[in-house]
Amino acid sequence: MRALVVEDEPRIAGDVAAALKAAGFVPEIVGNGEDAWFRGDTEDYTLIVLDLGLPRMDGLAVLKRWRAAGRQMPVLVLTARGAWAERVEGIDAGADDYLPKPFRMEELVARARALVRRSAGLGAAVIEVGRLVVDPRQMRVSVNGVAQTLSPLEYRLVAYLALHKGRVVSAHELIEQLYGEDDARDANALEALVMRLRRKLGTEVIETRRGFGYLVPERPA
Amino acid sequence: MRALVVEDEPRIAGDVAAALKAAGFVPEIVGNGEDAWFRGDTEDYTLIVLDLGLPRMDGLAVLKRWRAAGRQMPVLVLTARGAWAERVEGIDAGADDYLPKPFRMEELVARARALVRRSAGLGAAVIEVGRLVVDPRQMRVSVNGVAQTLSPLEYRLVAYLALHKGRVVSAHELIEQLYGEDDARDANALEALVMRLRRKLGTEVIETRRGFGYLVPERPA
DNA sequence: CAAACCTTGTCAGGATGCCGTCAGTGGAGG
DNA sequence: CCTCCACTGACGGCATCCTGACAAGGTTTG
Repeated sequence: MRALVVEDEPRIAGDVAAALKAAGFVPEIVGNGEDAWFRGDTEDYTLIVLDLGLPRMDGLAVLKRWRAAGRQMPVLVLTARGAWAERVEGIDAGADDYLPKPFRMEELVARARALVRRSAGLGAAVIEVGRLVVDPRQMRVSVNGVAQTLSPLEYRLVAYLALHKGRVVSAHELIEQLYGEDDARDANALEALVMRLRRKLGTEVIETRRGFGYLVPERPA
Repeated sequence: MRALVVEDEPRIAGDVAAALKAAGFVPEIVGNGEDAWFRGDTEDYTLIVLDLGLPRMDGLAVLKRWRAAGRQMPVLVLTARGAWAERVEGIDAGADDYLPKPFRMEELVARARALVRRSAGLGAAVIEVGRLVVDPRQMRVSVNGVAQTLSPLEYRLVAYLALHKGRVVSAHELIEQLYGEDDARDANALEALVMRLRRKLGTEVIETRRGFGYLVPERPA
């Protein structure tokens, strides 16, 4: 919950820092652009409040350099009242939000919270089993890091098995999952499918339990 | 690239829709809170512009219900001038940004672009993926540094795919985003469009996942 | 106001790859 | 050694996707 306050006017900087502190942040203050850039580039902050009028290096330049370097922390920009062109510039430079001066501290805190909340919402969207990784976004799976593109049926099969890793899934259940209940398929269709999958992913990914079904083992043998 | 404009004043709604359309969105308009809630809850929009003063159901209530239902699309809230308490409320209700009325269309468009970008987890003003660069401000794209002039539909297609880089987008979703919900198109129209794009940008920028859809890969093969 | 142009949907044909089926082989268990 | 289940390769029907051509509608240009 570290926050960086970039503001050259000591009184405002102090007020902002106090408000953030009251909201649960741990604020740090810098008063010029060069130091701001260095700190933002080398340290990790969950939020940065950036004033645009700065000595040594303009706030916009600082922001652009951060973004150019791939830094993605949320940045809340403070602009002068009515300078709407400046706001547009700021947003296009990579600001996540801006706040026109003068502002109420409550509003700043609310927007800071919103920014942090938003930047936090990311989860791991891949299924991982041993050396097997199933990526639903790309509809791809990879084994030992090498990616393979699968057909729809192949993908559904391995995805289902990966979801139920470590459990033996019967042929009956698999067929029901891959096709509907309505149009049943020959058991051999499933066998052929498994074989094509093994050819792409390697034999060890899908194990056979003779008489029971298939499974992907949690720990690869 | 679908956008929902929630505004009960027809003149403003029309202006906003026109501005968004010029920026590459496919805008749809609703004039009351109930319809707005329903549409936002059931359809997919890459952006929603929401006025707070609405008949049938207040804008804030609509927003809260969306968020309570787990909907996460970016929402830009329009507030009355100087009503800062309303802004704070709006942000706490889950708004991603707000714009005080009256506003300039240019500013609305700039913030709309910023919101969309941010929702895709991007910081910079241009969408960059591999050798492909999409510039929303100029509605131009370039590959390997050479700029290409695209038709409106072509631009919307690459822009949407670039926004969702690394994710397979189904033909159904693409058609829904490129045209409105109302006029559905043949799947072949999309295929023809993709082909024309590939002819301009090169075959490798848009990959086909047979049976799944299309995607622009994050790291070009 | 007409001509030229651009955009875009549609159609038809063709290429590609998916996938079920069949027939034959292999191996595990009794 | 026999039986049964699973594996494997080949084949072909069929769905998906690509591609070129054309026409309708809209827009720009002269």
